[in-house]
Amino acid sequence: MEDFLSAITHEGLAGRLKRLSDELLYSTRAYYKSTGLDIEPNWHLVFLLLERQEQMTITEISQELKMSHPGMVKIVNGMKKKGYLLSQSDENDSRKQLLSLSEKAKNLLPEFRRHWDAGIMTMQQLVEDSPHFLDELRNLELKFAESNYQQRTSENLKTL
Amino acid sequence: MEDFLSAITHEGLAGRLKRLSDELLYSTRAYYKSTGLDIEPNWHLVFLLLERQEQMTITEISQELKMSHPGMVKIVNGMKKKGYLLSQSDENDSRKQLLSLSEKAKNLLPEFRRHWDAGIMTMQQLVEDSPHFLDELRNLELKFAESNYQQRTSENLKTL
DNA sequence: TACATTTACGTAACTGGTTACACAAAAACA
DNA sequence: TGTTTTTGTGTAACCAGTTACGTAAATGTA
Repeated sequence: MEDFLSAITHEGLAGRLKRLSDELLYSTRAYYKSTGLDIEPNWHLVFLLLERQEQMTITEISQELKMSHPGMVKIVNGMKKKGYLLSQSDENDSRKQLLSLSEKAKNLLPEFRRHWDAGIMTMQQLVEDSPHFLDELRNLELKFAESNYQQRTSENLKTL
Repeated sequence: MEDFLSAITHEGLAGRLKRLSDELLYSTRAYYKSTGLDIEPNWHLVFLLLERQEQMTITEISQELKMSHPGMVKIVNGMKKKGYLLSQSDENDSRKQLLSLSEKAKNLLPEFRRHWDAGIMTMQQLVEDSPHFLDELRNLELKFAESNYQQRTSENLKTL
């Protein structure tokens, strides 16, 4: 695999990460399509969260998954349209929309879980001979949490 | 940093990669905006390719960057609109559009390069205490090139 | 209690990628 | 040479996320 992005190492790193995550996204969607599961790749984690905690608001979910709330609104609307989510407004705070799994979702969860487990196996196989990958990915996340690309690069520019 | 995605390890890996690459994308855009550079994050690599090789077609660029050609059409149109790219049709093959850097692009390249260099420094700093990251990222790419998520997961499902 | 601030959510407009389809030009081939 | 296949590009429709803005409810405060 000749690869311009790999050849230019640090310059291509952002693009490679994007490529990899896009590939995962599209391949996961193709997998769901081929197996007839009527879900989108990004719904998975919402199912998991609502299984762990029965009722959550959009804001809570988006914070937990570190995603913007408008992004989460779209996901939730999609899941509602398919009948996987119920919403009810909070008695004490009418702004809040309490989301929970529908009966349909609960019934289908065991089937979903089989496929998710197969996916977990795939990810395990993928990193099994890259023993530092997860730890070092964590390092990167922590570094960016400290100071992001923009801040770091602005600083670096001054030193050039 | 408590993190649901990190806690569930393999199950959250795809999401973490997406988060990281999105963060890089948006932070890079913010950087360009703050410094007044009139370019988009993904144009960088097209500039580099056309600096290395004076004329390239859309298909060649999209293959080099492993991106779909419609995606590249959009990028190229954006760069043309800003006057960074010239196109001329191939004498021998009228379907082909030969792309090259405009004078404006060539004149601005030294300035762009300063900022890209600062960005390279950022990426170096980011991985400097994660000495296996690049190699192991390469591992992952190679594994996916062999067999992608969909194929692997379909296989894994049979073993469950 | 009145007013200012924060919070929760929604919508609009945008970027960035994909697949699916169309079509003409070039190449392969019978 | 005529026909089929491949290639290069373009367009449409879609999904996934963002920022920016608006609004109403809740909260804090003078």
